[in-house]
Amino acid sequence: MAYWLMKSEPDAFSIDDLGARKTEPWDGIRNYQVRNMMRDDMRIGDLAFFYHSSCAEPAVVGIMSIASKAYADPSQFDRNSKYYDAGSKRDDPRWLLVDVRFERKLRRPVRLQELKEHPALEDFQLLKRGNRLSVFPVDKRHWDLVLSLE
DNA sequence: GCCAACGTTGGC
DNA sequence: GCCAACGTTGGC
Repeated sequence: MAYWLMKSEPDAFSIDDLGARKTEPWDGIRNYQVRNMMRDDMRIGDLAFFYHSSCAEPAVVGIMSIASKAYADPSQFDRNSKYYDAGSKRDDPRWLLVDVRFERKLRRPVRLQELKEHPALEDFQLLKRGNRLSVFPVDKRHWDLVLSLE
């Protein structure tokens, strides 16, 4: 089983929103690297950290599980969506998504600031310079370490 | 709001 | 294929 981290701006969709919904299509991914990872590497049952980004207190806030294989993201065909992609064809969709299922909130948010202070997380991808991927794999040792801080 | 660090686009 | 311009992400 693989581990992941997935970012969301809490103003748009927070861990509590997912908690209320239970399962949600993780739409709006418009990055080829992330699309390929979802398509090729994600498996049903994988676990993922829910990370709050672009907010007052960036932090890992919860755990979810991957609940579907990758399939076409409907928002790419929706002219009214900000994720609309006029260049994508229905018989050859450019963008994919997976469904995610709420597992639990962490006992407390584990803030980016704390992660940065932890020597054992020096090579955690979240902390690497220029990391802009909104979804990426997490080593089990990093996964366990983050959970030891909650 | 600023800015670094990318990724994408498009002219050539 | 190169590269400048532009757009986006995301911390601060």
